[in-house]
Amino acid sequence: MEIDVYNSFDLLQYLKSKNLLQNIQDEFWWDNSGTLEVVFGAILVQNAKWDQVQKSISNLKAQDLLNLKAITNVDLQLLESLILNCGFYRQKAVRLQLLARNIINDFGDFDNFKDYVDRDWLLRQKGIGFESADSILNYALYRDVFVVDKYTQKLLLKFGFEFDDYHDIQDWLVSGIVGNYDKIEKLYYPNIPLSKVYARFHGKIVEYSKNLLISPLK
DNA sequence: ACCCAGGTGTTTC
DNA sequence: GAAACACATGGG
Repeated sequence: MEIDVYNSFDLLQYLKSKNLLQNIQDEFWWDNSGTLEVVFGAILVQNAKWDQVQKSISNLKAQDLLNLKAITNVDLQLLESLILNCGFYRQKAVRLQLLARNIINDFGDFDNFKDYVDRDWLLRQKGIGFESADSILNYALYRDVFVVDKYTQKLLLKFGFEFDDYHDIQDWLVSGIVGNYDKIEKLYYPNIPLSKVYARFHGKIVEYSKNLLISPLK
C-alpha cells in the first residue's frame, strides 16, 4: 500500500486521492438513492452483481411494479421471472413480497416507513441482515449509518487490520469520520450531511475494491 | 470449466 | 457459537 492507514479518516483521504466515483450518477453513489428502489435493490444485490440488479429493476419498472402494493399483489411466478438474472431468485421473490406487505401493514406507505422504521424492524425481516438493513437506512432513508460489506472487510485486511465482527468494523469506520468531521467538511464541501459522507465513503471502498481484484475472503 | 458477485438463513458440530 | 452448507444466475 502506498500509505499508512491508522484510522478510517486516513483511508478516506487515500481513496479520495484516487478520484473514484467520477462517472457515478447518483450523488450518494447508490442509484436512485432515497427511493423504494434502494429497498428492493438491497435484497436483489445480495451475492449478485450490480448490473444484474439494474436489469431486474428495469424489468420491474417496465411492469409498473416499483411500488409496494403492486409488488404485494403480483403473481409470484411472474416476479421470479423478472428477477431471475440476479440469482437466488425464488427466495428473493418471496422476501420482496413479504417485505412490501410488512411495510404496508406496519407503516401504511413508503413515506411513513422512511420516517419511522428503525434498524431492529428491518433486521426482523426475512432476508435482511446487517448490511442490507444499513444499506436501506443510509441509501434509502439518508440516516447516519455506515454500511459495511465484504469489500470493506477485504480492504481492511489488506491494510493489516483484523476485526471480530461487523459492528467492530462499523465502529472503527464511524469513529474516524466523526472525530475528523471538521476536516472532512473542508475536504468535500461545507455542511455536507454525515449520511452523505458515509454513503460516498462506502461507495469509494466498493469502487476501489472492484478494481483491485482482491482475492475473496474464505 | 472454474470463480466470483455491493449476503442471509438454516443446519450441524 | 462458529463453521458448513444452501440458495442460483450470469459474466469474466
